[in-house]
Amino acid sequence: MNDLGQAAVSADKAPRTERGRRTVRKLLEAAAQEFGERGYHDAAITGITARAGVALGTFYTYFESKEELFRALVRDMSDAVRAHVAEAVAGAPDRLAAERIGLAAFIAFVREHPELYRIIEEAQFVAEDVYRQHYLTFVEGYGRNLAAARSRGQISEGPDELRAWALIGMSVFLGMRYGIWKRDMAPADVADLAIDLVSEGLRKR
Amino acid sequence: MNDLGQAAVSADKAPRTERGRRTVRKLLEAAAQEFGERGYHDAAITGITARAGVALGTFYTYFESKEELFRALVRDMSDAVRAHVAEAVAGAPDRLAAERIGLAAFIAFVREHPELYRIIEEAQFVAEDVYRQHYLTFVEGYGRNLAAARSRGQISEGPDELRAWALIGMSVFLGMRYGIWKRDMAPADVADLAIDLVSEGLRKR
Amino acid sequence: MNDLGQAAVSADKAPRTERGRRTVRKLLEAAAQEFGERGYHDAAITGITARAGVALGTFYTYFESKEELFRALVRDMSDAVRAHVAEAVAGAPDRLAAERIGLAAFIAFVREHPELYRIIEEAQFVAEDVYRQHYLTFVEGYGRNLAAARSRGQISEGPDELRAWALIGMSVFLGMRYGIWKRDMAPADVADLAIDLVSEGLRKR
Amino acid sequence: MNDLGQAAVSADKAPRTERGRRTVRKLLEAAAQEFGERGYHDAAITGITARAGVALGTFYTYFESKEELFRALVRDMSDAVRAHVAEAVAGAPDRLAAERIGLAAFIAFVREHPELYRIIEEAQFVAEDVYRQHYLTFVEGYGRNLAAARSRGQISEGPDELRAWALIGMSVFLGMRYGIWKRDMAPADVADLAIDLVSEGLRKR
DNA sequence: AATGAATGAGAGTTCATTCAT
DNA sequence: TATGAATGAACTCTCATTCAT
Repeated sequence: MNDLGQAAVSADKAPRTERGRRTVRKLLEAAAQEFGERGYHDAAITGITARAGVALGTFYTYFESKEELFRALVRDMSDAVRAHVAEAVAGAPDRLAAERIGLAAFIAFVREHPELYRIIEEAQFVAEDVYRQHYLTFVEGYGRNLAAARSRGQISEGPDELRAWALIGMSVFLGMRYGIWKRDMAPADVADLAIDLVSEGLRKR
Repeated sequence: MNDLGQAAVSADKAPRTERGRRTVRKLLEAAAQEFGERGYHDAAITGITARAGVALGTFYTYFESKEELFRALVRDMSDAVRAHVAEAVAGAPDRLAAERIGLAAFIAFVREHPELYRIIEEAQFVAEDVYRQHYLTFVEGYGRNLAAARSRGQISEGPDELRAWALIGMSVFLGMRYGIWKRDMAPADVADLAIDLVSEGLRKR
Repeated sequence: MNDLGQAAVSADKAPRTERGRRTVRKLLEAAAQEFGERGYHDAAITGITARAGVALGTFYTYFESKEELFRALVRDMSDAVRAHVAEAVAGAPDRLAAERIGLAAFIAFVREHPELYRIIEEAQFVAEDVYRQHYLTFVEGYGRNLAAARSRGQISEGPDELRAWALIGMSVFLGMRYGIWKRDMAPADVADLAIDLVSEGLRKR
Repeated sequence: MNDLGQAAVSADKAPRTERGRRTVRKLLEAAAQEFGERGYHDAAITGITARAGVALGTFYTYFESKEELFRALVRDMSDAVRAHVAEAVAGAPDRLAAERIGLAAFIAFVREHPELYRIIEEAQFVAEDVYRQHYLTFVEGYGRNLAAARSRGQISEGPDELRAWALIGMSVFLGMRYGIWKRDMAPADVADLAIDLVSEGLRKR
């Protein structure tokens, strides 16, 4: 979110002046808004350029195509989500605490940036490879964390990758439900209850 | 899946003859294919009618618009998924067994009907209300089952609705990963491992 | 108006049974409504058949085409207007009285049957020949009346046909203004004032 | 006629360069031809752009829709007719002379620009509000002139607005008959005879 | 006589992209 | 670097008409 546009521009379209860089930044912010509010297909290049306050043609000075921009944006946002969660989790004392903190941070982030959530999810139908990459990367990190915690004896034995998919799926749906659809519970409380489920389990003892 | 088109047609467009009903069925099947393969936006009405072997205009004899058909299709498919899972789970001895069977059935179903999975998920960006309704209905039933099991002492105490969202999110992502993206594990095995996670929990004992 | 459908049906489509004649009548009345309310282009054959309570195909049992029906309708209505005015004027003592009565009757008729006015005028853009015939016939009769009155010494000398066009144009616009657009004056009063103008003239004496 | 397109373009579609203005002008002239020759419904956007020598999409660079263009055109033409008549009448010595000159000018104008007459009249069935506005504006000016002449003692007493409607109706029909349908009399002669009627009256003296 | 399913030409409109200025 | 005019393929949807039943 903060450094939109680093990876966003293809080689031969990179801005060469300060003015150019400013224009690119305005376009990227405008695009995030436009895609977030209207979705990929209803988003219009003219909508983006109008929001950015530049002329239509200027768009193609810096971007190959609508889809290329969208892909770049999704990549940026994928990085942003992961960075945000990673940062929040950084000082956690153990894996279960990290889970709790990470989930709360994720839901809070979705609540703060619903357009970002929407853009990433819509990528499934616009740029599937980028979408897959997003979750593959997410799962990889997540799985590594689980493996580490497991080998450290912090959590029970079990298949890291599959668990990562399960936990991410859970998080995404809780983010959608409690972060976007109906904000009737604080992210931290959602996280507490959900992590309680996965840490203690459904089985009655 | 089999009874596509029951609820699909609006009042004043309903077929009045056997021939008409056959045509509607052909159109619905063609639409499921077209939407499933190409996605909502790349799907073309001509693509649907060509697959169905009827003329373009015939589409509008039975459907208000592309979107209306899509919505009807999503509703049908929502019913189909829930029915399929419910049926599989019917004879389960207890809740945890039902979870296992239900998840396996869901993943197997997704694997069998990937176009169906795609159509429902894309509804999020085409007909959000129908998409929400799909999961709201799903959660409602799921939550009721959890509440019943809980009061029967089959599972631990906990918030039914939130747990339902968490478990459904998990299922959907496992369905996507192991049902569609990479079928490197049998649905039953995926279900075993995932249900082991949620039944025993992450905490080391 | 009353005997819609006499001239309306082409030879080989004429109804041969009483039931058929009833259907034709229903269709003609429905068509007058539909064309009157929605105009020629927005009128739909399905709209007509729905109003008439018959199936779409039935329309083509009795009519060649939408346009053919429209033309027949315009002819019927042309007859109806002229008949109505002629009847009203029948017992007038002299030409100026006849003018007054005829104009009042015309405006009242338009006010009573706005759809008829609309249909005839729209014929100008749908079936110009029928439209021309309507006014040609109207002018012919009107001109004959003026000529007779003139030779009887009831009115001043002047060109009959041109006067007929002028007086008809006046009537049509007064019908539109005071019969349809804004009914803020009684037809008889409009007629009094207008006939006063054409009988006394603008010139100050 | 000459300054088509002044009021014709909606705010955010206005051309911003000289080239754009040229294109708009070409489109408006092409549209006047196309609508005039084929009528609103048979006129096609492709017909207009072909006549104008531009691509189909260019039309929508400058106009919202077919109907919007039509409305703009009718407004322009309404202005043009009134301007033309007003100019012709400007130096008339008195009201009756003005009537004569104005009517002759109107008929001549219709004869010169039959497409314009057709477009305005068809507006009745395509954009009724614009059509009404046209005649409302016409009548307003006309009525004011009559009132002025009346108070100056140039013409007899009588209701200005109603007289305006009557005289305009007369003019329109004479324009149709002698300007378009059959040009068997010079506009000036038609005007002489018609004005003779309304100035001297039908009553025999 | 009546039905209604099927047809398909044709229309208006959108919008990502190109390119001369 | 920035502009905005121009493009045209592609799309959804309409509806008068035909015809088998």
